[in-house]
Order: sequence, then C-alpha cells, then structure tokens
Amino acid sequence: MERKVRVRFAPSPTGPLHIGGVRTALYNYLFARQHGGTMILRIEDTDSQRFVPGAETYIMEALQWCGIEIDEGITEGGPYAPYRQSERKAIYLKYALQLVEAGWAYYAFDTAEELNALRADFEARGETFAYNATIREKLATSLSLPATEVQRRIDCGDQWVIRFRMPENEEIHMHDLIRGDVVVNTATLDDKVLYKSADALPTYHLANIVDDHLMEVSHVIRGEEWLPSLPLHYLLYKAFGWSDTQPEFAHLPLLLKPTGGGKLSKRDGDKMGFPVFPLFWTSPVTGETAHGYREDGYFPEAFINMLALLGWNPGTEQEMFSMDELIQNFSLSRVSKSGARFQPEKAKWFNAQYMHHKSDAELAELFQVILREHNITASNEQAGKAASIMKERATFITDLWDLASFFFVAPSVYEEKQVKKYWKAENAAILRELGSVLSDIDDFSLENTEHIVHGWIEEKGYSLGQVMNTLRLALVGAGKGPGMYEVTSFIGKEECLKRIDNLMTNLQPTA
RNA sequence: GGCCCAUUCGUCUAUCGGUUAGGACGCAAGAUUUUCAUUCUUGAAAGAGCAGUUCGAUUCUGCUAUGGGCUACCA
Repeated sequence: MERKVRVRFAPSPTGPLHIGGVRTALYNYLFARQHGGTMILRIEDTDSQRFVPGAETYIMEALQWCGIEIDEGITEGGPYAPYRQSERKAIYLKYALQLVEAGWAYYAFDTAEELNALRADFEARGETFAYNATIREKLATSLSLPATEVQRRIDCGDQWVIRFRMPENEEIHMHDLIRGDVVVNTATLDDKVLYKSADALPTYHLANIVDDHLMEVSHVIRGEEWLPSLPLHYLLYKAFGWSDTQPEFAHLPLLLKPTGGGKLSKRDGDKMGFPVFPLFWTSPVTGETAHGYREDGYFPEAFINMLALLGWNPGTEQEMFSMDELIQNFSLSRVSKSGARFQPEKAKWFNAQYMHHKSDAELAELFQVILREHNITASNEQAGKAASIMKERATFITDLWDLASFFFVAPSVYEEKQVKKYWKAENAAILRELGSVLSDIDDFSLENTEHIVHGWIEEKGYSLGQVMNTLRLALVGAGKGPGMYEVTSFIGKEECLKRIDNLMTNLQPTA
C-alpha cells in the first residue's frame, strides 16, 4: 500500500528565509499537493545561540506571500503538535538514552577547550582530527570510563554530550530520489553529537530523525548540503529500529550565486543588486536591512514561477506556470542534479510577463496604491486604464508611476532632447493651429479625434511625426509614451488645451 | 587534506545510444511604429579532456580536470 504523503519544510529561525529556502519549501509544497498529501512547517530552533527574534514570523509571512500553504504547523496546529522543536525538548532525551542503552551512542565529557586543543594538536602534526573509532575510547567517554565514574560525573553536574557511535567500517547504501544510489563507507564519518546537556537540547540530526518519525514524514525533500549527513540519518533510523518506515529522500541542487563561485548566500543580495529574500528584512540585532522581492515590486506568482524553473523543468517548452499548473506538472524525477545559478535578469523577465498579462482590474488595485502615495485621486477605471495602456513597458508595478504619471499630472518639466528637436518656431505655430483644431472637436473619443486631426494634417501637408511629437511634448513632456490619441482621449479636451497653453506660455521656442 | 555530489550555448535547460543538438533569458541585426517601449523575424552561441564499451556515443563505464557541498556541543 502506498504511504500517505507527508512532507515538511523545516527551517531554522536564524534569520530571514532566503530564496533557496523558499524553493525548498515550494518543491515540498508542490509534491504534497500533487499527491493529496500534507505540508508541515516545523521550526527547528535547537540552536539557542543563533536564534533570531522575528525570523519565525518572517518565514511564515514569506510562505504566505508566495502562496505556499501550510497544513500543519506552529500556527495551524495539527495532530502532531507542537511543531516548534524548542517546545518538544522533553521528547528527545529519552530517544538519545535509548541509543546509549542499545550501544549506538555514548556519553562524552570533553569540554570545548579540550576538543579545540585536540584539533590544534592534530593540525600541528598535519593530520585531521575526527571524533571517531580511533579516538573515542581514549577520551573521556562512557566507552572508556567505568560506569560508576560516568554516573558520578553526570550526578555532580559535569557537562556531557551524547555522541553517535559510528560503525568502524561499514558500507551504507542509500537511495536518493534525484541522485539515485549513493554509497558511503562509515570509516570516513565521525561520531556526531546528538544531544547536549548544556542546554538540554538535541542537535539537528537527532531532532530531525525523531520528529520526522513521530510526525510520520514520508518524504524528506531538502537541500543538497544535507547529502553528506544522509548516512548518519540512515544509521539513526536503523538504530531506532525505524528503517521500515524511514522516509524517502530527495536532495535538491543548490542555488548558486549569479557569478558562480558558491551557493547563494544572504550577503549576495545588496552586493549584486538583486533581492535574495522574499520580503524586506530588518535585523533586530544589527539593524541592517535587506531588499525583498515583495517590496521591490515583484508579483508572488512571477517569483514562484521563476523559482520553480530553477532546478526543475517540465520537459516541455512551457515556461509560464500558475501554482496549480506547477502542482499538476511537478515531479522530483525532473529535478536536475547540478546547482543552478540564480539569474536576476530572468526574474525580471518573468515579472514583466506577468505584468503584461494582468487585467485592468488587477492593475487598478495595484496602481491605486501608488497613485495615493502621490496624492492623486483617480477612479479605479482611470487607474486601470492608464496602467493597462502602459503595462507593456513596465517590468514592475512600481515602474508605473514614471511611465503613466502624465495621465494624471501635467508635465512640469520638458525633456531637453525633445525640446531641442520639437520646439522651434514652426512647431509652436503648428501647435497653436492644432490647439484650435482640437478645441473645435466635440466628440473627443480616440477614434474621432484621430480621424479629424489626421484629416487636418493631410490637408495641410504637415509631417505626422512633427505634429504628433510636438503635441507629445506639450502633453507628456517627454519623447516617450503611448499613441497620442490614447493620451488626448484619456485626459480630455479641457486638459489637452490647458497643457498646450502651458507649453506655449512657459517655454520660448528655439530658433 | 578527506568524503560526497555534479559537468550541454555567457546563464537556465531539452535530449532517457542514431537529432541539421531544441527552447528560454541576455546579446546583435532587421521589420513594425507619430516617440519610447512592446511585438515579430533572423543571427551569433554548447556536449570539459582522454580512454573504453558499441555498428554508432552528448547520452553507458573509467580516469583526469573543473565546479560545488560537507568535514562544529550550526542548521
């Protein structure tokens, strides 16, 4: 029988979620939805040192913005609550001790200083220190010390950790849904810490396996940086006797810096001029801020579409995917194996595509926000229409002000280059004439105005470009913009004449 | 250093032994246009190297090179 699909996204609240994390969450979500499964959000806050306040809220807000829905989590609740590991503290010690009793783990009493000294010694001799079978019985561990001494140390409050006792020489055969079969010999691995008495908290490895088991997680979809610890995780399932319900694993390729040379990190954003975070972030510790896709004007759909295709492809030439289409088409077998460089340019392109496909109503709502910021009152119809006329030229919704403000405000400055080209004595004469032609038009609709004005231009034998660009200078103030009749019909006769008059009275034509 | 993963145009990628190696971003040229854009057309642009398996390798295997990850009482 096919197991019920349950996946989890398990971030650590050590800062804002970056786009690599968002993609991991997305793939988990797509996989869950496609299989009618459950998406869990588990907060892995077992590192009390690196905890950052606000990070947890940020993560949830970011996922929500992206449209990644959580079925079970710290705010949603669920049958396996709590979903925050710090609140599950009481659970883990029992499991760590179970491993000690079974001989799969042992107590170690080394202090951080002792370990550092040991590492330094090894390094001085040109060797690499590894806490493993060659050394564990020579150190202060429950493997070398008499049981009574171990108990005495624990009782008198000495700090200890529980380490996994890595088998000396055993081949671990693993399977990854993306990479296929992987084999590692345990001789190359070391005895990882599973639990520390200092803060009574497990490390990632223990907490992760215990929680995935208890929460009945069926598939672990995570970043490639976890591949090296997969043998440990296999062994932990085995040690607990949970191998038969062990989840399947899929290790995702990493997101790399646009320039190559390493995985995308939180610092790259401002350095290279693109956001690495979904949302704007202010560090509560340093006060540093970082750009976010949301605040930079990206649509969540575009952001998700772009992210989905970084490391996965449908095998067809389709590029535009809604979330529903992604859910339908996603498959782990089509996730690529090698790291993908992040492409800021492609992200922009995706956003522009979504911009071009927005309906007037959607644009109206978005554009109104910007208009209000500039103290402009406009109807939704006006806002939508102006945005719709200019959207082809925009990449971000925030571009719209520069692009379309002339629909609402008369130009206060005139672009120098256009003035030079189109504001000579003859242009002024033509514009005066055009003004009177316009003032005689009753039906100021786009079609009618065009019909009449073009008739007049033909009759007079003027150059179309000269007339229209002179008018453009008066109405827009610049050498860009939509067809002039879009503008005339939008702003209306009265405003047209006013702007023409403005130009005539305020600016002397050049010779 | 050790272990693991990867390697097709500049970038993201298609190809599941036989293709003129396809698409997209970006770039260039042309067309369209009353301006700026958009749009359309076209173009330049790739199998890391060396062996092997095979009638035939981008595709399978090995080696080398390169890139990346991990190597914490961090996740």
